[in-house]
Amino acid sequence: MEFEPLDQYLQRRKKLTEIEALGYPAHPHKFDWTHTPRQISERFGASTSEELSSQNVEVQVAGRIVALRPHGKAGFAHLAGDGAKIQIYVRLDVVGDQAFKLFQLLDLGDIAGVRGHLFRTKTNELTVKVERLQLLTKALLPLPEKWHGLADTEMRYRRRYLDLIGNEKTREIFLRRAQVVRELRRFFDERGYVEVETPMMHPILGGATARPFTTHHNTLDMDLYLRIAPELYLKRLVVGGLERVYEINRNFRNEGIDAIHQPEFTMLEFYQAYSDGPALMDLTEELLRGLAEKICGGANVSFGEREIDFSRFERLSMREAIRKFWPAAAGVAPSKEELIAKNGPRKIVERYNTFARPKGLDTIDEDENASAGELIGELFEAIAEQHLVQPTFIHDFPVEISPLAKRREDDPSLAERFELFVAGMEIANGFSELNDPDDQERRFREQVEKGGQEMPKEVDVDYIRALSHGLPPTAGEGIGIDRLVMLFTDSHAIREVILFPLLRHAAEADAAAAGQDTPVKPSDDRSDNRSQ
RNA sequence: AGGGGCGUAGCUCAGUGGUAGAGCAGCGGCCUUUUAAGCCGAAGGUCGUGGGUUCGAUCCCCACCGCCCCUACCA
Repeated sequence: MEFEPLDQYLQRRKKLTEIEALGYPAHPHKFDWTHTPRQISERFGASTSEELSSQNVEVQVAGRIVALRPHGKAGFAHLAGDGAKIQIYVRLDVVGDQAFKLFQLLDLGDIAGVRGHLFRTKTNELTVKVERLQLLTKALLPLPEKWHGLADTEMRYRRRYLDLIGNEKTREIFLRRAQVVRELRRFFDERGYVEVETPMMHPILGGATARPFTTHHNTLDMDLYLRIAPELYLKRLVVGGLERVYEINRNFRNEGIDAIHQPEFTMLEFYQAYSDGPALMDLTEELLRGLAEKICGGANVSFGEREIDFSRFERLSMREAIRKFWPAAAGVAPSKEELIAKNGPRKIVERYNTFARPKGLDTIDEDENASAGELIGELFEAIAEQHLVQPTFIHDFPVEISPLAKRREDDPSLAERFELFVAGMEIANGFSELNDPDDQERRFREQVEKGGQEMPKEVDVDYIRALSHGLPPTAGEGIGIDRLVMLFTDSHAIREVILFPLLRHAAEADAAAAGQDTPVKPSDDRSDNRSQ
């Protein structure tokens, strides 16, 4: 296979042949390094020239050549590895003819290993004076531009490896992401939760409301859904006596792609028996405050123009939030009584739409079949959601939009449920789990009757059976890991925190390289499954 | 899906109704403490794709493809 830029590709292949002709293996198996570039700068970064020469430090270090400055019979290069760089200095009179010829055949991007002693140059840069040079891997393709890195966003996502080599910020984001996940695991492990893995392929849709991806198992001749949420399996485990469980894994939802949505995204879900929704709000505060401190060094985290303060979490009921953020221009905010009244929400929606329509703002769908609770949910989203920049729990969700949550003891129209919003994004969703099998069955049946692509086609009978065996009072919560990482890395697009975000069909050049004709583009008969 | 923006050398970007330019990378040469190394020389392009307008299009118009932003669905 050959790749563009072809002239450079062929040139590098030629050099590799010449390197082999010099007696060096093209693909050596192993390199015994004593230090990574980072370790050298960490351990000897403070050593003076005199200290280095008196200590006579010998190192073996490997890395990718990211800078190359030949000077006739000598030359400098930088090896990058472990997130740091170390300069190497190669002299003909030190390494000898053969190794110097090798040096001259090296290119930017090659992986090399050297042995030598540390010293400081005239400009005081810590440098390895090379005594032995080896090619470890030839790069047959050139690196992106050396000081702008790779800027084209599409290329950055499609060829993330180049983005990671060229853009330090990208590397930083994904190291931080790993740190977030590590801290989450530590948090839950310390508190006696058991990490589990539940199925990614579900025979029945459940645990959330979303359009699924479908697939098929051939041997079992069985249609399956990629899971939209692990919830119903995790609660089965609580029935089974795993009283504290968590899972960090992917969910798949066949819906829109934008700055905060990707079809596969990572979710933490956790459940604990003998607890309830309000208790989880406290736990969530503790979790996020601790994460902010560990990941960002303090409770205040910059996000774009703003500072987000993870030391204070506001709590508002959904109805309070609607009142609080009701636009002044839309007249008097709805009263508590109006929000509770049977036809109140519908009238409020009409009032809001009368205000919003002429202004070109989003209006709320005045669906005749929509329940009061559904309208409250929509009012909240239209009016309040985008204002929730500082960490804010919204609690007391209408039960109609919370099919898996337990009702409040003092008000059966409300679910004991909350969502956490930060920077206008929904970050977490938790509640007291509905453990009454009769109520759950009723709500499942309503979903099936309601129909639609995001609703289950059948009642999950086994889940009702599990509840019938007895789910202890339990609280559960889901936290969107990608969005959390966005907050802690000041990233404003979910694609920035997902290594390989889903993009449209790959470029034609790839298909050409693979020896195909232009990529297969479904022609006319695709309208049904492609249109949204 | 609707509205807006972008697509020029391998990369980062200029530019123009008269068939294109810089820096980096690559190639040849000089150079034994450079670091955006330097100096000299040569090369590199169906200007996203396909139509249209025009004597002539990379530029103007239309369609399509891809990416980005906003809106809608959604977490």
